[in-house]
Amino acid sequence: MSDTPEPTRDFIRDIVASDLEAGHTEQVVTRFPPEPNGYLHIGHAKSICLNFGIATEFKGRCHLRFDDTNPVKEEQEFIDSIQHDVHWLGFDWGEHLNYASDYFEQLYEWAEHLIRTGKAYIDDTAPDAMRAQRGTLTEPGQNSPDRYRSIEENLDLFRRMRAGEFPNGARVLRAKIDMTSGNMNLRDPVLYRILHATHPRTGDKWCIYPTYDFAHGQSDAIEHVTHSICTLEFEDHRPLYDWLIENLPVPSRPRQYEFARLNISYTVLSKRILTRLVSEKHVSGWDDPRMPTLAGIRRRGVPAAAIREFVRRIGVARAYSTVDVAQLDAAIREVLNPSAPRRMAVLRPLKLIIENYPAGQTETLQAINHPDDPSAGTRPITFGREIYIEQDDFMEDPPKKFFRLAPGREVRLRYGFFVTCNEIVRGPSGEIVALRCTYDPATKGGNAPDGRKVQATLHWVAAADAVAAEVRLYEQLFNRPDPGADGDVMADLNPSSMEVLRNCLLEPALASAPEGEAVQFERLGYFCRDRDCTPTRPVFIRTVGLRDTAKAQIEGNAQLRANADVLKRSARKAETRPG
RNA sequence: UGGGGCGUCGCCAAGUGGUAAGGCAACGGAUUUUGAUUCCGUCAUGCGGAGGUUCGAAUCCUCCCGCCCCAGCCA
Repeated sequence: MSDTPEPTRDFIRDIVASDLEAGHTEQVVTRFPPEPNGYLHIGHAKSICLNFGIATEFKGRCHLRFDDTNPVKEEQEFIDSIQHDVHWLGFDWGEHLNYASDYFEQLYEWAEHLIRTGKAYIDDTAPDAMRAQRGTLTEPGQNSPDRYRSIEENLDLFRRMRAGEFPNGARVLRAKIDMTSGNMNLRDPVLYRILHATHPRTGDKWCIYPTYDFAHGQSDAIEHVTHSICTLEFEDHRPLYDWLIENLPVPSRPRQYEFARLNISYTVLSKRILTRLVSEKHVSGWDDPRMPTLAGIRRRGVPAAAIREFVRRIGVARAYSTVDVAQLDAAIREVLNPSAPRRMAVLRPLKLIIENYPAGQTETLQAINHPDDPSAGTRPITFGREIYIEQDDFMEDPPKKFFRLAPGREVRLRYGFFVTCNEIVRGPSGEIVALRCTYDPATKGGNAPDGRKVQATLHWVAAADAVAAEVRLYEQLFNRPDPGADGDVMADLNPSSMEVLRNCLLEPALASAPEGEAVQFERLGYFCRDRDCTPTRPVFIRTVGLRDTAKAQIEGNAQLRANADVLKRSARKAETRPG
């Protein structure tokens, strides 16, 4: 995994590079600042790759800082999972694991500083009234009656807030900026609020907590962060970020830069909605393989390198965009293709009885482990009179572009022999239960001495030693590219996002596959063994399917035939219509 | 209708006055014991629209259109 792809250029890296060149920055310091109120998702991966990537490329450092300023939403479980996920993605913060809560004392002192310089005040206005006073997007706000409280009274009140003398919501500390500003964030924003809540790290030490705006920039300054990179929705906060930095005796001067957050088609990346999916049990948990969380993606069998590659490909810009989920699949295949060992597994078995093969006899064939990598070696597989192929690989009445098995047709069994289908065995209601075939012993290994060709090679397993397994196939969690665009996101949930196949058959080598490690089921896709395995029954998850151009061709062909039928029918009608 | 942003191929995205990179998707073709992979090729006289400046404009100016964010004591 040492092949480092070309680092991409983007407007933020350009800014960093020119700051370094101009000497504005000595050593670049970035930070990834999640609030520990949920699991990380692939949108965070974009930010992580950006912040840690820049630090590495420019020989700086990147901190992991928990923005834990709201104890009512934050939990230790999330603090732990976030660290795990960042490491898994392949990044390391070294010594620089920080928490905004580490700075509560310093932040408090700076709040007093603002009071002492007349730039902040305690406001007793009730929340509803404050909202009314703030004005609207088009009308200016009104000054609070408390705006002109004396410095002494403000200081006294603030200290008593800290001492716990007042209930939640009784008063707040506000910055004294401009109630008429067109930027709502500058209309005397709240800096501290009373929250009698236990904090996952500071416990009950505090009952007043700084808001995001009062904590973030100052934390950056404390850590000497040079480039504070966040998403576009914080753009309006930048003037406030700068105002605080300029009005406080902070030890450094960080700058905020914003980029467009990631959106992916057929996917939801809102923490609020992901939390609902989990709590309302639409998925099995934060690590359900359909979830866009790093935990879910990991369980699905996607390697971290694929996420990094995906992020590298999509770039960083300020334009609002939605990346096609196919782009993610492509990155996953690109990473998995060269590394995943090949195996054979039949998901929907159809029995083949090879009539000219002696009953009770088997033989061993050699299958290669990777077509592009001879050093991956080979493995033995068993062949016998009864084998299983994929139901999809047989059609009684095949359309023109269907190359696989059909009555009277000869195909190759991969690493095995040529077989020809002679007869369909039917069950009581006429369903196909097996196919009677003959094989050509001269084609052992897969080639005919007489040089004749077949149009298809099928994967298969031998009845003699196949292992029964469950395989889970996942589709997009949502059935439209823009879930929620019409209102209720949950209404766009794809009811068939998970298909569980319980009668799958694996070649024996798969039974011992390590959990979570990708293997390619030949002709089907990349899969990995899931932790839901029992001692007697392996469970595999499909990470992503192989590109399937056959499907389009066969379906396209079927569509063409349907169209042709319609044309023929209307032509016939026209002919029979009385002149 | 206040403030702040954004509009370049179906989807991302370079380009910042010198005549439209690249990736994904799609479509051809070659090789193939995975209809996979790999390889070759096609795919924006055009940069939201209209004017203007210029020898020359996606890039500069003007007007217009569309979309996103902001009225939490969330982040």
